[in-house]
Amino acid sequence: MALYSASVEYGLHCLLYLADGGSHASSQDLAALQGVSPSYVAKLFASLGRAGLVEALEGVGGGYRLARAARDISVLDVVAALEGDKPLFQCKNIRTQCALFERGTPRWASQGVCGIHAVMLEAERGMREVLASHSLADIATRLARKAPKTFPVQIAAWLTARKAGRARQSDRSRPSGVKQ
Amino acid sequence: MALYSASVEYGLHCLLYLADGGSHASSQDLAALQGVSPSYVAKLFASLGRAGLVEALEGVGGGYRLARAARDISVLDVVAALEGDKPLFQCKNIRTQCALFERGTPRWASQGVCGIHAVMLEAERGMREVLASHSLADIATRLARKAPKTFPVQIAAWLTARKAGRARQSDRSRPSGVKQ
DNA sequence: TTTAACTCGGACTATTGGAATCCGAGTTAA
DNA sequence: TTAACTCGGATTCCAATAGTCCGAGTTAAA
Repeated sequence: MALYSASVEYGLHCLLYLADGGSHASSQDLAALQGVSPSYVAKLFASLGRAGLVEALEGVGGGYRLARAARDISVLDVVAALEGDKPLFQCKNIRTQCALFERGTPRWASQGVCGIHAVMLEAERGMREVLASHSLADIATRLARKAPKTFPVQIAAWLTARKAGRARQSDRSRPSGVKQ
Repeated sequence: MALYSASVEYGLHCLLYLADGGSHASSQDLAALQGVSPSYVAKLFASLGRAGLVEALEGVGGGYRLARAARDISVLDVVAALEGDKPLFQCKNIRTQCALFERGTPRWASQGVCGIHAVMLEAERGMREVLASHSLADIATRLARKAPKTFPVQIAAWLTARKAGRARQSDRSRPSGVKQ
């Protein structure tokens, strides 16, 4: 339905929560915080890890944190990590298949870049320049300007409370863990 | 594998053959000329017709011709006709689903455009401006500069010969029309 | 005037890639 | 030592793309 899949949206929103102050969070908690599928977010973070954008902290209380400063992670980096750096347009060089070229394609038809491809490359370049020019830090700063000052603190508190709640809940019987 | 599907490539190449001198050709012949699936090209032209980019000439010897001057058909028009004008990115407003907002989303979180969406819209705008700035005529002109002067004539001759060949072939028995 | 072939046009099917799931390996805190 | 929590990849379900097929209408020719 759109050129970029929903994974880009999920991934960027998650990374924004990690952009403030080098904190870390598990993929489970980040998914719960935003009301999206935990399994899917886990898969996305695997991709982000392979791309070197986040570091994993294993074990209980672990999670992910940014592998480098939010200022040094562009939107394009995230898109490439999650979507696989696909081109806007893949040229199959149809121009060389013209039925008139029965005995081989003439030089002039295969030389240089296909005219259609050239336009697409220019458009893609324009798009990528914009995506590369915005960092996670830029977006986080703009967002912080809109939100109340207490918001980051509330987020941190929610994450802490959630971990404590999990620990407390594991003492009782766990009906939520039983499969219907 | 790419953001835009192969239909864009097929469609643009076909339209370039129609851009020279208001001539017309059937989807069958255009497909054969480029060695691609005739049925699929036929489907693409149905979309191009609905979008008002080409006009159909029905009956024997008919085909399609551009509905307006090649100068007035942009690459963006063709992409929109074939791909359905899909956005680069579809924002689901995840920002409003934060678990902290249990009793309704606060004003500051839903006001204005989502920060991520804003970046994507800017990138999309850059891309679309490039696609809108190139017309079929532009590409055709650049292509004609590379090809020998006789090339358009050869194309026209090939199309004519093909029609004649079909008529001739219908006199004999037609083994190619029999299903395996 | 009749016919027959060619054209468009939309309905139909298969396959590839995306969205989401599940389970196992390893680590850490208790 | 244990037990729960974490990552990470293999697997499953679904939607959209690539491609096919057949019917309605038109035109040129016989």
